Amino acid sequence: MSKGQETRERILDRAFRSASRDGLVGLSIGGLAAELGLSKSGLFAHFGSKEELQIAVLTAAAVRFQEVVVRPAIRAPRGKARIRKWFDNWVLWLLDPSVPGGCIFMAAAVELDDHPGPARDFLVGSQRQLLDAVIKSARLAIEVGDFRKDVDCAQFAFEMYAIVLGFNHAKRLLHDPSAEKRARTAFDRLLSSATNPT
Amino acid sequence: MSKGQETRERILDRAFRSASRDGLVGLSIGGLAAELGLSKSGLFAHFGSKEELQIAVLTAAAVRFQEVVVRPAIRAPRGKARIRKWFDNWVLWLLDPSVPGGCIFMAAAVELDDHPGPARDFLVGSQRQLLDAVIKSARLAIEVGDFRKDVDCAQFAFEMYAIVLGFNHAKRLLHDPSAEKRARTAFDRLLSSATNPT
DNA sequence: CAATAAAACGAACGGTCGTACTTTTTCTAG
DNA sequence: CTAGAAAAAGTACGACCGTTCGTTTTATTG
Repeated sequence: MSKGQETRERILDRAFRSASRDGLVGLSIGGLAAELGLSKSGLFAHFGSKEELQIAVLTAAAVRFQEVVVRPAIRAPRGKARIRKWFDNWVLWLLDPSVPGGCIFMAAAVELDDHPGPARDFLVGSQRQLLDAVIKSARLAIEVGDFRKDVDCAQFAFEMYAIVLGFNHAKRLLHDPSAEKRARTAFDRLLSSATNPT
Repeated sequence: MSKGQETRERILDRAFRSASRDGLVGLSIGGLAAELGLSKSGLFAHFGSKEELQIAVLTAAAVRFQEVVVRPAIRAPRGKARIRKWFDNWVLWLLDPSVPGGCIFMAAAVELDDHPGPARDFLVGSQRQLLDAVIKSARLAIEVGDFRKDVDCAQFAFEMYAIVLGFNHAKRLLHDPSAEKRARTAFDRLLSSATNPT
């Protein structure tokens, strides 16, 4: 790997953590450079604009999410096991101690929802993709016989996502010590409602 | 009402809408002043610091939330009807066309969760208060006989909150046209799980 | 090793930010 | 109507912002 790529990744790693705390808007090129012992202009040259930097950070985060959550999930056996893997790894993602600033996607979602542009487009795309993947796993769970045939998979994915959001909120803002337990209880209820006849 | 109070409220109304879009951090004293036809220093004098302005905005938002969501809810008859009122008005709050920037509390929650200070304290306090109020309504629903006696009210509030968060996310970021339907379906499921025996 | 390309630097730009003062205007009470 | 208070404006400040450009250092490659 060339020297340039190397520093670029060092920058993105730091920026990723920084943006988790302060958001994509809060990212400061000067501050980032100082933290990394680089010059502002030297760092800037890697991206060409702040918006490019933001997109690069989102992309790097998406790659990481893929590794931590998506890949392990779609490797798990189809059906309920895979659905559980989705949820478990998603929770792990939110609790990752190496990213104490919280989920960058949730921060970006709130920041960008009213700010059209390539950064928002990227975020929306990756979130849709995530939702679709969950929906697909739910469909497979039906095929495999773990879920009832009349389960609304998109609805299932919506509710699972909602639980994750609720967990994040309770944990990060309210510091609710039982946030994870609550989330798991909610998820179990959701899961069993997809399994058992009404 | 004195002239000062009057402008102060004009400022807060505008700042409230502005912060809904750009967050509390994105609030700009200069920009706000320009929008309102005031001088930067004139506006500044009303609050003394940006942090004070942010807290004032949160306070004004809390008052508004009280009027739009809390008051109508606790006026509704105890039991399932009141719980439904909570949810319905909360959704209305999120859809309020006069605040196109989205829920300021959700924006602030993400912004402030890693930034200790009086603004965060205020937000956490008001969110806890809200949760407690929902929990209390759930307890009353048990007393009245609408809910089963073994319903975990805190768990119920957690899940209801999660659905609201999910709705907000699906609506605002993903622009999912069926977001409200999904949220209502999820809520109905939650409600019936608290009503019927397992 | 030398030639070339890539990377990092340093200084400066125009702007905006929050904040601190002083001065002027406007409201309000006696 | 007029003093005094309240509100608003005006000006200036230091700090930081993203960005540009020319230069210098460091890697890479023939």
